[in-house]
Amino acid sequence: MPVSLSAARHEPAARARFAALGSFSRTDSEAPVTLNDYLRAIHGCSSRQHYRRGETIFSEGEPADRVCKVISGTIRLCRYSPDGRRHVVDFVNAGDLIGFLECADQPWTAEAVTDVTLVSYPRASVDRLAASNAAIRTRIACHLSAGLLEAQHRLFVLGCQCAKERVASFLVRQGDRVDLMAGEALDLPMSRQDIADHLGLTIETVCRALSALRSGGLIAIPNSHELILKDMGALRAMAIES
Amino acid sequence: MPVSLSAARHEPAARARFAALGSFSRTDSEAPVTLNDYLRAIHGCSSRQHYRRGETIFSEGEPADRVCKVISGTIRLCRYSPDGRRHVVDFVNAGDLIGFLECADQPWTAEAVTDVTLVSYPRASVDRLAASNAAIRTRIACHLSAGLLEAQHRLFVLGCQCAKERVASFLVRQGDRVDLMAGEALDLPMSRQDIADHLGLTIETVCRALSALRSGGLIAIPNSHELILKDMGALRAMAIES
DNA sequence: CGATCCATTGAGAATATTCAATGGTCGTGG
DNA sequence: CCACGACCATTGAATATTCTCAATGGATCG
Repeated sequence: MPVSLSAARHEPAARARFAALGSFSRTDSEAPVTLNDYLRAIHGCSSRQHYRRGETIFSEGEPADRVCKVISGTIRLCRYSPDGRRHVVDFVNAGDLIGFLECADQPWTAEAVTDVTLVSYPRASVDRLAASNAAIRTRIACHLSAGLLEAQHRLFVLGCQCAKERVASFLVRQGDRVDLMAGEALDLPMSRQDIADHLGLTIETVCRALSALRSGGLIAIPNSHELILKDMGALRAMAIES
Repeated sequence: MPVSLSAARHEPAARARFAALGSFSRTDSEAPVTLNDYLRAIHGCSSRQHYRRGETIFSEGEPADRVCKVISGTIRLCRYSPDGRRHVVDFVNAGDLIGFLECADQPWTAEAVTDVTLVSYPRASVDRLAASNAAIRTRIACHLSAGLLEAQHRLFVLGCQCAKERVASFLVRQGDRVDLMAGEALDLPMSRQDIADHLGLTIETVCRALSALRSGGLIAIPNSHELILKDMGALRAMAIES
């Protein structure tokens, strides 16, 4: 199960869209009660795990019997085809939740992009909690809906956008995800290959697109894992925030 | 809101994956109670509509206040970008349900590919029904999950597959969706342009891919809206049922 | 300090797109 | 019933984009 919780948080449009149903944001001023808050009720049956950069957290096909909250670090969710192609379904950051899909087996493999700390709850406990509380069920439905809308937005990106636009879309999404301040560097813990497999491009094409954006003055690249979004307006226009 | 109910039905893998949670299939021998069955309880507040081929059923941004069941015909769900690009998010066939997303506004436009008859229920009534019944809430969560898994599979298709593979994936999915008999013609009511916009290709590339599949003996094309899947094994191999 | 891994850039090849022309089908109206 | 017109599908040729292969550069970690 999966779907980073982030979906509703990152895109302003999605945020507005869900306003009537309650924000997913973790900033308490905006939303008094989040899915995250509800999980605290079953803190007693949670467990904490650490993973090293590169480690596999769980693999496709394993029983999907836990809900996970990322405490620190970044995870990538991958699907591998028999002939070795890889698709990075999503990146999951600190604060995000995965594991709410109604799905007996893990639909993908989760790998640690950086060192990762996460807290996990038995799915059975979460289900019991949900059974007892209508509000949390609504949150879960919102969470799944947000994930689906996010996936559909990404379908648009892969189906309709060229390489440069895809990279711009990715950067805008990452930037929104962390509520980036103007001029502040965006952290990109994942490799260029990860980004490429996320966007349906090759590593070289991602590099060239980034170089082109830099040449155009839209971004600066202090080092390969940090990046400054110099012209957010132009990036958004290129990303076609539909 | 959205997501054709079909998701869990079409892919054997997805079907197996959800077995533990109950199949979505409409063949009663497999599943005694479906989301569809539950809706009968509120048949009293349903209404029936007809649309002509090409008509818009609802548009992106309108209030999403009804759940719809397609009785006959085919719908395409589209997202338009400001500069006119179109992405066909999904096709919805007879028996499929849309409108379960937790989303105040329609995230896409629904257009009739053929003449369409549908029955719709007020979202508020569906929500009341769900509030009173834990089983239906589970079904809805399964429905949303299936939609999300389907969307993620399509992300793999758009991100990792070449034109010929994408078309093969599309045909396999359409074939599975209707439980096609060997040798039976597959109905493709949508235009080549619709298929192209669904697969992130151009109309010409779709035509060329179909011609190539025909040359390879995998399919036959009696006419442009009917098609025979002659070598389902080879098609599945090309589609990489991951 | 060296080795490895990752990122970047270049050049040539492959794939898909664009532009263009032809052919076929369907529906309308004579 | 046939003819016309509109629209859609198909194919070809040239172009553009992205990929593949290759080499170099830079950073990180023993």
